Amino acid sequence: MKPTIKDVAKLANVSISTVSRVMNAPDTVVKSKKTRVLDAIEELKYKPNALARGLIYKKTHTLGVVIPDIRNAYYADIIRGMEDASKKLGYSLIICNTDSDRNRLFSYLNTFYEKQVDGILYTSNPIYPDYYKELQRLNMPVVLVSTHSMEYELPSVKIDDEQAAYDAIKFLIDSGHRNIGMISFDLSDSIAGMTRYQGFVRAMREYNLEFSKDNICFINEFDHDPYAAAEELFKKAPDVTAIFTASDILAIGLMSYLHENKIRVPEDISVIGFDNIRMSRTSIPKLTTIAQPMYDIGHRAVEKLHARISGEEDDILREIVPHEIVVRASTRLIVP
Amino acid sequence: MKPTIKDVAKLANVSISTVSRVMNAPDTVVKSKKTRVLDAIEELKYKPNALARGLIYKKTHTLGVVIPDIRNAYYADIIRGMEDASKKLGYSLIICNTDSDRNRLFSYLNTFYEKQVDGILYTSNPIYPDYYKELQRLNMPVVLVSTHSMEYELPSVKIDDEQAAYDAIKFLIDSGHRNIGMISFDLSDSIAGMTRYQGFVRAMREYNLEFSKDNICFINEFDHDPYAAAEELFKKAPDVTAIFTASDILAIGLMSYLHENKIRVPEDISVIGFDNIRMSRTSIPKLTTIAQPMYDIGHRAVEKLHARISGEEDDILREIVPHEIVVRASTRLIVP
DNA sequence: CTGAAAGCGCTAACAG
DNA sequence: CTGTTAGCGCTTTCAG
Repeated sequence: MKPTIKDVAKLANVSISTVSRVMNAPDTVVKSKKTRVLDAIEELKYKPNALARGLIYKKTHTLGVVIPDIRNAYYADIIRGMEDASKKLGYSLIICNTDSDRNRLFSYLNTFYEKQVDGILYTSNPIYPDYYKELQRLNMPVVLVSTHSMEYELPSVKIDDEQAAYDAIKFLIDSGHRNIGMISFDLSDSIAGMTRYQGFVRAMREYNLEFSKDNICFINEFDHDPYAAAEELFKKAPDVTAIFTASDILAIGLMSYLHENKIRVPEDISVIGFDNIRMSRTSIPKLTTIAQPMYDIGHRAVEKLHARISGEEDDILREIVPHEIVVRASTRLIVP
Repeated sequence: MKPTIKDVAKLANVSISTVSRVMNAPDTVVKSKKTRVLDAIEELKYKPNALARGLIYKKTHTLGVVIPDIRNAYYADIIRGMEDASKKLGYSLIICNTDSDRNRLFSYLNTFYEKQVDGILYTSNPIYPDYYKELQRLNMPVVLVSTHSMEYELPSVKIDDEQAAYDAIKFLIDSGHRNIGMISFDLSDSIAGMTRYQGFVRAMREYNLEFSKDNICFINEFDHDPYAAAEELFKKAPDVTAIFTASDILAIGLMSYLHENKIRVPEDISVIGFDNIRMSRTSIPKLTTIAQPMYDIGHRAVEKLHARISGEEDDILREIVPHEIVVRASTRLIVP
C-alpha cells in the first residue's frame, strides 16, 4: 500500500500534524524534527494524496477540456499550448471529445463537476442557451477557446474570424482574382461558419465584385467530406479562379480533388486555406493560408482560466488574438 | 457552494447514510424514504463528490496517459480510441506530453501517483531500466501502447513493426524495385527505429538485393526535419527507385521535397510510408503505406488496462495487432 | 513549537 | 430498514 502521512509520522516519531507542517509551513518546525521527517519522507518515498488534499482545499489543480474531435489537426497545437501552460501553472488536463454532441458534452461537464475540476476549457462550438444555463448551474470557471459568446458574459480567446476571412479574400482580390469561390461551414455555426462567410461577403462587396450563391458551398464542419464539397462547388461554379476554404483541411481535400481532376494549383486555380495547421507546410503545393496562433490560443486560454480561478482581475473578457496571412505556393498572381 | 450529502439528508429528513444507500444500494431503502431522497437530490441537483469517494474506494476512474508529443498526427486516432473506450468503461483521461524527456516523464508519473490515477497508458517510447524501476515503485497498473518491453513483464499493445517493415519492402520488391532506400528512425529507438530497419534488411537479404549504408538515412523521431532527411538521402543514393519511410509524416515531407525538386512520385520514385495517418489519404499523390490500426490500439490498450485494474486475467501479455498494406498512388510497378 | 481533535464529503460496518 | 459511528488521508484550529 502507498505510504500515508501516518507512516511518515510513525517512522519519524512525531505526530501527523508535524509531518503536515514540514510540508506546508516548514519554518514552524524545529530543525531536529524537520530533518527527521524529511528523512522519513525520503525513505518511504512519501507523496501526499491529492484526493485528501483536494477535499480540504477544494482545489484539484485539474482542468477539464472539451473538444469536438481531437482527431482534427486543428486542435493538436491548441492542446499543446494548453499543456505547456498547464504544466507551468501546475494543472493537469482532462481531455474529452464531444463530437459536438449535446449529450456527450453534458455528460462530460457532469464528470468535471463530480471530479471537482478547477475550471473548464470549452473549445470551438457555439454556446447555446441551455449550455450556458448548465455552465451557470455548475458554477465553475470557464473560458471559451476559439469560440465566444456575445449574449453571455463568458471569457474567451479567439481570432477575429470575420476580419481574417476578409483578409483572405482581399488578398485574392489584390492578386487579381475576380471570380472567387468559397467552401464555407454551415451558417448555423455562428463561430467558424457565419463569420468567415461574412468576411467573404464584405470583401466582395467592398470591391464591387459580383458573386452568386453558386460561388459558395456550405458544409457541416464536423461531419464533412471535403471531396464531395469540392465536387459540388465545381459543378456549380466551374469558372472560379480562386477558392477560399474555411479550413486547411478543406483546402487540402480540395487540392487533392483538383489534382485528381487534372486541375493545377495554382496555375489553374488558386487555393487559400484557414488555420495554418502543420500539414499546410508540407502539402503539395504548400498552402497559402490564414494563420491562427493555435498554440498561443491554447496557452493563453489556460492562463486566462487560471486568472479566473485565482480570482484575479481579468482585464479583457473577450480576447482577440492576431491572425496573419501566410503566403505560400497555392495561390498566384493574375496579370490581366 | 455545492450541495453535499448532508444537504440532501437534511432536505429529505433522513440520515446521510440513507442518502448514501439510495445511491449505492437502492433496494435496501423503503420506497417512501427513497423517493424523498431522490426528490431532494433532484431539487438540489446533487452530485456526489468524486474526491471523497475516491478516498474511500481507492479508485478515481481516471487514467494517466503519457505521449511524446500530441502534435504528432499519429496520436490523434490513438487518443480517440482511448477516449471512446474510456467513456465506455467510465474513465477520464489525463493526457500529458513528455517530449520524450525523462524529467517531464517522471514529473508526470509523480502527478499521476499523487492524483491516484487507476492506471497508466505509456505511449511509444522504449522502457529504460530506470523507467521500469520508477513504474515498479509507483506500483500502478501500466500498459504500453505502440511500444513494448522484452526485458520486463509489462503488458503492451502494438503491431509487429519488423514484419510490417518487411511487408513494405517486400511489396516494393514484388513491384519490381531493386534499388530501395529508407528513411529510418535512429537505431537507438528500439521500437520504431531498430525493428523497422531490421524488417528492411531482412527483406532485402531474402531477395539477395544489395544495399549500402548510403541507402539509409537515420533521423531522430522526435526532433527531425523531414526535408533535411530527404535531401541527405538523395545526395547519398540518387538512383533509388523507391523509398520506404518509417512514418507517413516522413513520407509526406519526402514527397514535398521531391515535388520541389521536380522529381515525380510515383513516376520517378515510389514512396511508401508507415502508419496510415489521416493525412495520407489526401496527400498528393495519395500515399501507399503500412496501416496501423491506431484507433484500435488506443481502444484495446484501455480495455487491457481496465482488465489489469479490475484484476481480471489478462490472457496475452504482449498483444500484437494486425497491420496491413494500403496501396494508393505513391507507388508504381516497374516492368523490367 | 507540537500533539490532540475536528472536519472535508462520503462509505461501511454495527447496532437497534 | 436506518441512524450512529468510525474512518479514508490530510489540514487546521486549539490548547498546552
